[in-house]
Amino acid sequence: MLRMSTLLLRTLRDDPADAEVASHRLLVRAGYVRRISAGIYSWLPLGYLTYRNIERVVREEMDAAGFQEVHFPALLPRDPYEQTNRWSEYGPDLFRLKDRKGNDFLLGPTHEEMFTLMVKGEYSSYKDLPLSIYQIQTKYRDEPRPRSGIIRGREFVMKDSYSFDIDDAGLEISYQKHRDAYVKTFKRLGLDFNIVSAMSGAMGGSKSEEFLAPCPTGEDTYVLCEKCGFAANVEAMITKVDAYAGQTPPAVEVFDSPNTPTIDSLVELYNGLFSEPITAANTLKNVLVMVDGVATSILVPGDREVDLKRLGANLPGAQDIRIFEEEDFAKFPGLVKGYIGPQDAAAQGIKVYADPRIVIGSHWITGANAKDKHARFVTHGRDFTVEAFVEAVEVKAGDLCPTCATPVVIDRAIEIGHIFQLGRKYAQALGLTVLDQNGKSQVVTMGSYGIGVSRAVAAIAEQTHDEIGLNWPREIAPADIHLVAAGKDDSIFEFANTLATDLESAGMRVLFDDRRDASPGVKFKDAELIGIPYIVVVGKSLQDGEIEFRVRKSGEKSQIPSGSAVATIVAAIAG
RNA sequence: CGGGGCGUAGCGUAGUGGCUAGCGCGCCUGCUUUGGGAGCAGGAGACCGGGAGUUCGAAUCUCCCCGCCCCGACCA
Repeated sequence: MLRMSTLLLRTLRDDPADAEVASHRLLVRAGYVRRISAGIYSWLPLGYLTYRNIERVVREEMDAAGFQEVHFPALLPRDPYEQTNRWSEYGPDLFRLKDRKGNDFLLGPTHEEMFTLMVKGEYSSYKDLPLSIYQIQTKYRDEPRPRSGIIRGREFVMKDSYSFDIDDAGLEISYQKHRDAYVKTFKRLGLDFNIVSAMSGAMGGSKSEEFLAPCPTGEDTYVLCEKCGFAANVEAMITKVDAYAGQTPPAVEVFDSPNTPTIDSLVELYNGLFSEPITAANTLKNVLVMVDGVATSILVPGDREVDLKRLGANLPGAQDIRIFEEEDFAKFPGLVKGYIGPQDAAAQGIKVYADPRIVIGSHWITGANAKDKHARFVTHGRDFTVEAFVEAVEVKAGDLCPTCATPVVIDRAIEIGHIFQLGRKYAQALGLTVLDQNGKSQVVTMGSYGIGVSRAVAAIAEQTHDEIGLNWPREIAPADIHLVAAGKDDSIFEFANTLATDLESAGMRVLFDDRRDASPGVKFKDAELIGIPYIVVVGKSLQDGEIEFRVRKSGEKSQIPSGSAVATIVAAIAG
């Protein structure tokens, strides 16, 4: 039993100055966590109980799915990460250190290498597969910007699993098993979440989905179709387009367009010159970027902006993408700023990609590559060609769902889980092969699956808190019942003490506020802040043979007979 | 890394060159109080982020450094 009189807990009346988001503010105020350094936190007793409940749920669901738990060191030698090139690829985000002999070590940011090597060390036959193993581990990433308290730390706990299969069909099954286990886990944790298509990004690999907990303070943006349920990370959003159905446009016509360096000024001039009115969406914007040193033009409708993050995610292999600077323009004298068109990009040595809205056969008003000149009827496929289509424009609410063409909504969320079909990248790099039925060596295919365990504490706090405090789902709350002795009579404390013991005997986890020196007001405020789902008050009505039962979430209160309190409370909670 | 803000007791803060650095919460002692963050009295607790400088005198001005928060870049 937890007793407030001895619990290592000091609640704060004021919000800490360095906390903005609700989970951070309340977890600090309610005495669950304390900051040690940017993105590094200590767990106090209440916080650690909560954290461990989440860990327990995660572990139970992983075990139930038949995955085996292992545990790696957090402190790792350089060599395995050198073999997969991540010692350098990970860059400054990796916490690096040296031992006394000067050998390089790192604090593991993720453990693909170690898992792969473990399996390589033990297994060598297809008969041993499939295999899924996991660990719950502290991870270290020297984030450029830790933020939002527990949500994005430099030290955090992650449950990471890896699946090993002989072929793609097996990987698909392992992936699905993890997906199912994740759904069960997050449901038990009481989280509201969406599963969205994602880009596999830095991890490499192909298919990938994120588990996102919707929440206004989340740092991920995703697209949701409320009609058909389509959901995608903005980076993975697919543009809905139809084939060009109009007439074949006339030949390109160049017209004078002095002083129209912007889309708006061009639209205004055009509508003055020609009879058929246009909007910015009829113009073609040529956004120039440097992709790993290669001059690249991204063609987008004039009413759209390029989202560099999406561009990066959708240009396979691209490492460094930046917008054109003055010195880049200087190297391409053929580019007249404000009057650029794709018509002779190839001749100028510029690679061209287009937003999918620039369908083959469609015609556009764009620059004529000469000062004060634009051109119209510039037609894709006839007057210019592109390397490929690329998803690169900023996604907006109201864009059409790729599956049912309904306008989508855009929402923010916290990423609580991510599942990937990793493929053979790590197995290849580290030489993880097994013999197949024909005695032939096969590279194993892998999946990688993560749950942010410590982050889940914050995500649940974000989704469940209210104005007066935290408000945990029962399964992860630090206790089931917050028992308050409100009053000064010994009889109240004696009764409450007995009740606390009896409730524990009945299987309830009890936090007993047995403080003699705190006023009822203080105790009620603390109970609400701490957020245990049921609050039982033993106080002035005890003399009438009654105690009070409250539900934290609804605020609902009821008087119950003190004589049969245990049974009544247990029944109320079970019901 | 770019932009913005901040650093004074455990927490929240006042104090823009001049007495012993002030207040609220919390903490300790005593008395009173006990159904919504109690009252009175007394008390402990601060190298004012660090260093250098300017000055008769620096929390306060200057420079450098460190740390923290927010937005962006980046990232599971």
